[in-house]
Amino acid sequence: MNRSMKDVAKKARVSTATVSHVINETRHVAEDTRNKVHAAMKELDYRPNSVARSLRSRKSNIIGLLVPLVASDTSNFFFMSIANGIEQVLKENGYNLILSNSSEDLEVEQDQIKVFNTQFIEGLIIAPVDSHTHDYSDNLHGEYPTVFIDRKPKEVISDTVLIDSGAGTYEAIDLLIKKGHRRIGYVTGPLGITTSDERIEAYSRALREHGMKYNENLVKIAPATFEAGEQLTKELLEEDITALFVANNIMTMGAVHCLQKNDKAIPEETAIIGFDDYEWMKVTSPPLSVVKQPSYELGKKAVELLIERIQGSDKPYEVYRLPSKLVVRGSC
Amino acid sequence: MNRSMKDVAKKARVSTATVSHVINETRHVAEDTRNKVHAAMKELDYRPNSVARSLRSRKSNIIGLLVPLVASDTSNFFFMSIANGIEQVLKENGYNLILSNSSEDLEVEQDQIKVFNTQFIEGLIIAPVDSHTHDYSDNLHGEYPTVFIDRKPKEVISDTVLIDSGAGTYEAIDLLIKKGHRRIGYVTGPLGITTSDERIEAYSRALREHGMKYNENLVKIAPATFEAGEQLTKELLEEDITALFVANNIMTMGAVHCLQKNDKAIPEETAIIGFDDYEWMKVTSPPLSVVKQPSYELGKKAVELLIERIQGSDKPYEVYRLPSKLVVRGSC
DNA sequence: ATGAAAGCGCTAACAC
DNA sequence: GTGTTAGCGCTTTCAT
Repeated sequence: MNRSMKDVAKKARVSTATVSHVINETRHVAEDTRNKVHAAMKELDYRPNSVARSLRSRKSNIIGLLVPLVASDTSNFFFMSIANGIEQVLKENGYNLILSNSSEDLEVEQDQIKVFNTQFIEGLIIAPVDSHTHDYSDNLHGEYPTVFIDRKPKEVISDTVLIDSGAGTYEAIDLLIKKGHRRIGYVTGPLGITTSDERIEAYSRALREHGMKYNENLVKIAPATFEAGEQLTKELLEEDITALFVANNIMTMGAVHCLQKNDKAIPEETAIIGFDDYEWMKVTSPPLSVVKQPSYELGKKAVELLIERIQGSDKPYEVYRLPSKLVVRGSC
Repeated sequence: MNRSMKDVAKKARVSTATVSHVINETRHVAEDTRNKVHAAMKELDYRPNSVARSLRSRKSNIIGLLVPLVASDTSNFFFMSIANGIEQVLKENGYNLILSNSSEDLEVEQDQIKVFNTQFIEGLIIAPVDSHTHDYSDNLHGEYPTVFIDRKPKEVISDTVLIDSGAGTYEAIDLLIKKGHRRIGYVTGPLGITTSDERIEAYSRALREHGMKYNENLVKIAPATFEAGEQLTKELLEEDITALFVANNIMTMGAVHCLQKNDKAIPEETAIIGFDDYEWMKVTSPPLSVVKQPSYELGKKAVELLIERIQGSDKPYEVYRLPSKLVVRGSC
């Protein structure tokens, strides 16, 4: 059974107002009185009820994070790394994090937003599931500030922090071309999400700027799974590619698997550059060259923006882009 | 600006009690009245304030999950997979999940528990950071039921769901011995957490039951990192091992990396069995044999137990163990 | 330097 | 079938 402020007040022979002020250090309290209150709290093992506090003060010190995790998808690492950056900066500022998962499912996501809406969170950071067609202002009523991350919503209704995944992709394709590759396969998950679109745009731009033609037979699209990565790579092998770029991490794994199964020497027969830099990328033989995303920095930036808004800033919304970059190892 | 029940009541010309009962379907309301209330809610874009509801009714429909995620540690997959199982079963039962992260840090964990304690969560599932020496009843006051997962606390103060990682480990070592290996190296993260201890115990038991001696030169212990996995494997190579068992996934990666760097043919020169079954385990050449943990099932079981408790069950606490099992692929 | 008391938005016992 | 009303535990204005 938990005690209330009233119990503490009684025991310390003061008013609940005083107890409240002692706890929140919100007005001067004589040292004697303060001591009595602290003693009473301790003795009663009093823990303030933050639901009541939230109701009264309309603030909770909690901010929400909504990410699209799919079981055993390696993009989880990306989001966990973001979450880590977010957590750290948040804690430094006295906020707590509640993480929720949309499972990459729009309906689930909207439900989770509704849950957040009824919970007095003070801000929300969200990696939207459907940033192209869905109108997020349906459920985001401006009762708390929002920061979008990783995927840009069709209308900029809040600050947005993106990774410029085009930058690293361009670097990658540019390097492959400079190494003499002319048939460069491209494997990607479904288009329509910002990141996928940007990467493929950078691919075609790099080709173009080198005077090469975009050949749609060399571009394969399928759901982002290990198996699809493997399958699409197999199809590309029949197109006589000499190099391969894979636009996400899970398909990268599938692609490597396929090359190995088909005894393609990497990089002699087929060069490959993948996406996202994780420990196990080094484990393949040879170690994989990859485009690396500044995930931690993204999380950090998102929080900084959010806190600024919570503190009342109302400057125009901005879209920030943190550059990805190519990490060259043995596979190209 | 959000509307309150009072606004709705006024607009619908009924009492707040009626509005509340319409919303919660907690007593019969004439259809006419019900319609009026619904219309008013819609018109005002009314969304109930669940903080107020929680304060009043002492329930929130929210359960907490506290896991120890470390950035870019592959054990994240394990916990994310558990979280997935938990989420699914929870949603089926009308609960919402709040996920929080202890970062594998006891102090952070206890803080997060305190945060949970001040929010009306109705139950908590926790993978404890320090299950051996810390007394979790310090901060868990029984105001809501708790289920421990993955690591067994020193005292059983709630239902606990574990994975019997000994089972799979024993299978693995047993197989290696039957294949004729006599010098089997063992790489593990720090001992003292249940899972590590169980695995090494199974290793030594398997040796014993085959009449082999436990040779401490063949057992290497270090923090669970990619680099440590690599380093320890290197040390073991100097001990002329013919087979290697690695007791966690991240060190498995490091170990494979080391074998490849040293041009050890797998499994001819050095057989290897790792821990945890993830997509990229198939990507190494040859595909890795691993001990696989039923993570999803664990999450599911944990929720089932928790909900039982929330609904009032008070049978004695039990410890459940779900067996791990060996998946044989090419590396042994 | 401290206290009294009015609510925050909701639920539920009690009344009719 | 519906309304009145007393709180849940806290913060905060207005007194003193």
